[in-house]
Amino acid sequence: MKIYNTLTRKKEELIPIDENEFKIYVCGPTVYNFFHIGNARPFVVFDTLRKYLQYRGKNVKFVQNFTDVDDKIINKAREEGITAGEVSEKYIEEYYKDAKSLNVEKATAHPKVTENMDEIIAFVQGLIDKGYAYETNGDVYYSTRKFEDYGKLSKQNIEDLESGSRIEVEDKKQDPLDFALWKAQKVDDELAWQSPWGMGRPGWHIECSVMSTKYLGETIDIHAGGQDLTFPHHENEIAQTEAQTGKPFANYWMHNGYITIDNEKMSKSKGNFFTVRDILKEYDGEVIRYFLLSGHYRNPINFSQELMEQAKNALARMQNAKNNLKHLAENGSGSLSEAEAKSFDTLSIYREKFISAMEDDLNTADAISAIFELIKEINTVTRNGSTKEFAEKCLSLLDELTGVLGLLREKEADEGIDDEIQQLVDERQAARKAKNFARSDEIRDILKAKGITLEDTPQGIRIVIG
RNA sequence: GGCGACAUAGCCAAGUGGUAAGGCAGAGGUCUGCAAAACCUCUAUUCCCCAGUUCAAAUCUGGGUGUCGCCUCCA
Repeated sequence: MKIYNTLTRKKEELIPIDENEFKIYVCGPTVYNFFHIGNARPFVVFDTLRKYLQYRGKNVKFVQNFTDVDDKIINKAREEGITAGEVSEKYIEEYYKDAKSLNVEKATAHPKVTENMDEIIAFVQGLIDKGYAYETNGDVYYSTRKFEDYGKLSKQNIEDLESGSRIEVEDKKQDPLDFALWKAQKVDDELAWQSPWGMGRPGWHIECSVMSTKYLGETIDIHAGGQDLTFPHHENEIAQTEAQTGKPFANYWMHNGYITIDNEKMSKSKGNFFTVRDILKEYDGEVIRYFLLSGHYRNPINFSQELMEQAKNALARMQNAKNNLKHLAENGSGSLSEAEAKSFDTLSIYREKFISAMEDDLNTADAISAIFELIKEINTVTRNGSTKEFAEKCLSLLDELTGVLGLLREKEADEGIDDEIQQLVDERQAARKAKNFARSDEIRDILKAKGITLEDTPQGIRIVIG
């Protein structure tokens, strides 16, 4: 598989350190609110990467942190009159709910900053001991200029950074480019831990260095996140970690493009964001997932109602194909005919096309087109019915490919059809037989209002729920 | 000022040297009691503009134009 590596600005063959286990770290959310569609993109994209690697028989150790120590959490806690811990616990729970709706699997580990304080303090102390960091009045800063490779990820020249810097010069820092590893407790900061430098809390960048090395080892395969994290967050992580271990931090760096609104970046600070929780009121989680995978992960995508409608309709076409096959599999009989066997053999070219798209830097847009080509072919072959076996085989192939993308999963607790509905369906069938089409259509409308669609096919009535 | 990305039909979007995938929307048709779903046909002589390289360019090179992003908390 080829992956675009931000570190080299090239697509490279993805070769893991351990042949059969990929170690992936993704920067997770700061838990002070429901996450928005922009936050959702890396969750979905890198979850898809994980699913694909697993599909290809690889083991994946996948770590995604929760940032539960941050000013925004403290502010939110003040606003709501609760503790910071209560805020983060709440939004971690909400994260899991929304992630589940998007069919994003739980990571192998979801470490929290608050659970790794000893390691963080030790890491900072290590940097001080090695001469890469210094303490001033309870703060600890990283001496950016001491790290020779600084700027290698974002391709920033340290002098340019300095001259373009809008950072106010703080007296506490020896150099404006230095960044905080540890911040001394301010007057009413609620979150603070005892450290060799007094009460305080970690800076933003140190947590990922610590948790990545702790849970995955000193060098990992892939470190991923949004494009906006490249600088300074990831650059600083590299400086911290490689200064500490003397080894490469991550072999591959992957960055997804952002979501825009009216062609402007969506962000919490701009206030132009839509939470996944809100979008879920109108669209199924899979529609959102489809939307996020419908373009290449490195390109920006614009978010709008119109595009969500397009995504919804496209996904419905996929879902219909699956429903049709299920119906044929349940109501059909017989084993593969000769013609079907022949045609099924040709269908495997779509699997190959799907795989080669995914192999090429996770080209989900192209992979989706392979699925649609498969669907077209299946629909054409089965439009006048098929044997049970053929339908089953097609269904299994379709599930195989859509499953990698996390789409068309079976809905949990498919209410099924209760007696009352079955009775109406039976009554309608009788009415149709008696050519009482008025009653027949009336029943169809009644059920439609309940979200149940009846479709008459040559193989009998098809009941579609939802 | 430094670093970077993008520009393909009404909309979304693949394609990175060999003559424009796929989806949505739209039009017509087949099937159907009517629908729905599905199928068939149609919808970019052309890929922001200009110049160049080449037998051949949406794809490579140079120059424009436009849009967006990072350099400050951000996925």
